[in-house]
Amino acid sequence: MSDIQDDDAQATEEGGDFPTRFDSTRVEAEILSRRQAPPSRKGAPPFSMVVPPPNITGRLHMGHALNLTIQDVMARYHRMAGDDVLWVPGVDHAGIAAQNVVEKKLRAEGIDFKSLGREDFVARVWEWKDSIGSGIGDQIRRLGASLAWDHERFTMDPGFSQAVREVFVRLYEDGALYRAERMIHWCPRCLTALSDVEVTHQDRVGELVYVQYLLAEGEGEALVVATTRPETIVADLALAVHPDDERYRSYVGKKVRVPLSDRVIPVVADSAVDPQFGTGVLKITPSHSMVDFEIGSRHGLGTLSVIEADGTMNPLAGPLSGLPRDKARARALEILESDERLERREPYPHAVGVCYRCQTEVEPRLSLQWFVRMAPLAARAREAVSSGQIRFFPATWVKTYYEWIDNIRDWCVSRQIWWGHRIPAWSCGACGHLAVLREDPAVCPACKSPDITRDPDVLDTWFSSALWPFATLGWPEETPDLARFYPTSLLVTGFDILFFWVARMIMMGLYLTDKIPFRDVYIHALVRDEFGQKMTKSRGNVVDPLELMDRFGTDAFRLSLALLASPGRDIRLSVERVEAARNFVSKLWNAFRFISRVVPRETPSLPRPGEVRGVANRWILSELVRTEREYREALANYRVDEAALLVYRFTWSLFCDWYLEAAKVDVDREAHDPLRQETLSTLRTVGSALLDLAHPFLPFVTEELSRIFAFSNGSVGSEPALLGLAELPGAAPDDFERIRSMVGSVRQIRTVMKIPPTQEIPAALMLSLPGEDPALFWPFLRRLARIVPSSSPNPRGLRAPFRDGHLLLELGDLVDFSQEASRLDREVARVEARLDEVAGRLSREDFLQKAPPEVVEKDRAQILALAEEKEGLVAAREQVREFLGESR
RNA sequence: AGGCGGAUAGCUCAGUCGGUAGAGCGCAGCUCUUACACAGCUGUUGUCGCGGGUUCGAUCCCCGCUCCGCCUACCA
Repeated sequence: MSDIQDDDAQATEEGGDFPTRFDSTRVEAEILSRRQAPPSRKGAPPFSMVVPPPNITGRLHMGHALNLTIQDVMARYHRMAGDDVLWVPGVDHAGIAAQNVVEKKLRAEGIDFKSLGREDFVARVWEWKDSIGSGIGDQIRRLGASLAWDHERFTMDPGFSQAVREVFVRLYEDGALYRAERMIHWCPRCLTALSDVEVTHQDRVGELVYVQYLLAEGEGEALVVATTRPETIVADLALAVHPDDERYRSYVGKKVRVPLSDRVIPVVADSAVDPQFGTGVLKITPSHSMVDFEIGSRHGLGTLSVIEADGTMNPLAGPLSGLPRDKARARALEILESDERLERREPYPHAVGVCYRCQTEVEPRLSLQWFVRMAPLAARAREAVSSGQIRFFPATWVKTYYEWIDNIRDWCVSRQIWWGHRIPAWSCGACGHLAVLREDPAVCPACKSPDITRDPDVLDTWFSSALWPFATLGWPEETPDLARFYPTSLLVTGFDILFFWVARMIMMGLYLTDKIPFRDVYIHALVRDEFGQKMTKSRGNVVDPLELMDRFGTDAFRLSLALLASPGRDIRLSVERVEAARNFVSKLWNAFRFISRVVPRETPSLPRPGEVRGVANRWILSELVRTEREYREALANYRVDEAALLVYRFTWSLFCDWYLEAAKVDVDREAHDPLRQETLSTLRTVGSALLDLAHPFLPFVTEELSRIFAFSNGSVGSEPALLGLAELPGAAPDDFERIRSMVGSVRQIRTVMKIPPTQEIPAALMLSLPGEDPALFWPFLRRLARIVPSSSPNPRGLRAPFRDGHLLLELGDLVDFSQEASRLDREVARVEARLDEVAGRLSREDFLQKAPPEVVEKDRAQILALAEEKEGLVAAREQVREFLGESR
């Protein structure tokens, strides 16, 4: 280095590696381009996770980012702890969603997907899938997620599809799967059946209309029914009242005329009717209502369907036929009005079931579908959680889980779409036999007729997702991965798919593998915007994670998510939080920039941390050990937020604010001073440990720093690294804490007296504990407090009290002591208040008798400490008054 | 209707196995002190939602209430 360089961004000691700002864009690109596969360690304890597979249709959103960050923190932590980590990536085929996307694309090209026919359409979906390539996968990589990409799976892969088929057949053979005509939820827009969990409820203000049904025999006498769906009147097959309802007892068995139609229907009694609701008379429309269907079958009413699959009224709907549902409702009201059958209408807020994909109101519909019998599966799934085999974090979710398990209903798994796993069932045109088979048949297995047709439906995407933890590992084959990594260790997911996915994986896992699919389930919350609103496209408040990563760096983004991820609480993400995390990354970076200046590369780590003698070195080592212990405890409980905060605080408040400043004292010593060597080694050892602790949260910057320093043999995080200390330092004596309190005291006074931070103040150090050597403290006081030993033989000055001693600061005559006087007044008052509180407690007999002895003891000790503190403050105050008196 | 969660500093949130309430951001003042102004130092801010109870002691445990959010549910 012959040239004297300006201290600009390019001036470095390490061959251009150390600008003052961490260049996240460049470093991330470099590291990602190296594409190292996460290491595997054959002999080590396994730790495995499967990623919640994102949709192929998807783009990385905040939910993914949070989910993946948490998993990656755990994966990297376990790798450093020495475990053999397998984290399996993959995507799911997203049946309805993907079909919708391709349908829409085709429509844009002027093609009606139905005209293509099934095979061509499915081929188009595959083409589309190939065209988006690894889209979301690349985004996941950018987030730094260290997945085992060689294990990547797709739910429509041949192997996975085979597993799905095997499961279907097995369930059928075991009688756990059946085909039946049932009421199901139907989406008139997606034109498919939905399972119960795919229907969400939205509060809407509807209308409750009161309609008169004239008695078939009688002069104008009528029963009044309250309904929200007047358009279904044309499908009414009965009216029902509660059997105990005195008002209507005499009408049971009579007949009424259906408005809008000339049919005559009976009045029946059924205890499902709530006499309190409306008029207490319920119209029964078995084909268009779940409850009505139940009641209808109890009374043998049969069915009458007036709504087509697409939601329009069919010819049986009489005057309403041909109209879409909503138009039919309006029309029905008009007719009722003009027929004078409409008694009154009132606004009625209620929850309406909508398709969770497209928000279309679902229609209850009678149809032939495939169902999984859930009750037997649910029993084992409940047991797995109640016995503690599977643990939920936070545990509060257990209740929600039971709630669903205990009210389980059979699962409708067939979908009337083309993209997905086609149901392996054939029906025979000749003998009517239904065959469910592992291999495609050529003829009917029962009668050998070639007239067989395959069920056109495909399976619910969640049916295949339920197999994810074991089918990704090769099930039903007994693969080495399955043997080694199943059951998986941890599942990290959002609460919104607890029923959709988690519960079903538990059921299927137990049923098919006889093992729990995972030991622990970490359930995280939703990421909301800074105002606490859910991010949705319609609100337009969606924050793109990639944008934040571009702006602040991936590390900062990950850290901000981790810091905010306190369990059981939604995350409000704001740009300010990401910015704060970016500042932290910068702080970390610059700490190492300093280290690079003073610590030569060949500096060894501390050989015997237990024998360190520098006060600052001992202190930072003991803080490191404590931080590391708490960090491990936090991560053992999946408290990534706590672990992140520990790293944040250790790095910033302890390492940077105090240790680095203190280390400068030792670094400035002569080259051969052993304390200098010890401090350089401590910087190296602690720096290295710090990178380890930070690495799960900040993979990029820590890898870059580790590369620059070659601290470890490989890159950070690739080797078992944590607790690199072979030997733990003993408890540090208070020396450094004493330095901190001395420095603090001087700094306070400096501020109050308005003395510039850089101006040196001559001072005398008065220590009241026996055997303390002022020489131990002076080097640190010089640098951290900017004071110098007074040359006066009889020092006089302002008292700066600290525990067991004080400093006399020779400030000269020009300072104004009045500010300091009032500050000390406040301090004295504060200590006195506290003293009164504790003393008051100690004077109460019942406290002394009933409180635990250690609490009483602690209070007694505190009284002494407070009294001493007060003494110091009072002495300082008196002395300031003296000065004030003099200067007047 | 039932269940769950939340209510703590101006804002966003930690926390206390019951024994002096913390962070980040903000705000005020002073500083470019040879890692960092994306910084440093100092300071400022709280009837810990309301009402009862248990306790020597409650912000923390129990009961009730209010408000907010979410989930489940066929009240037409």
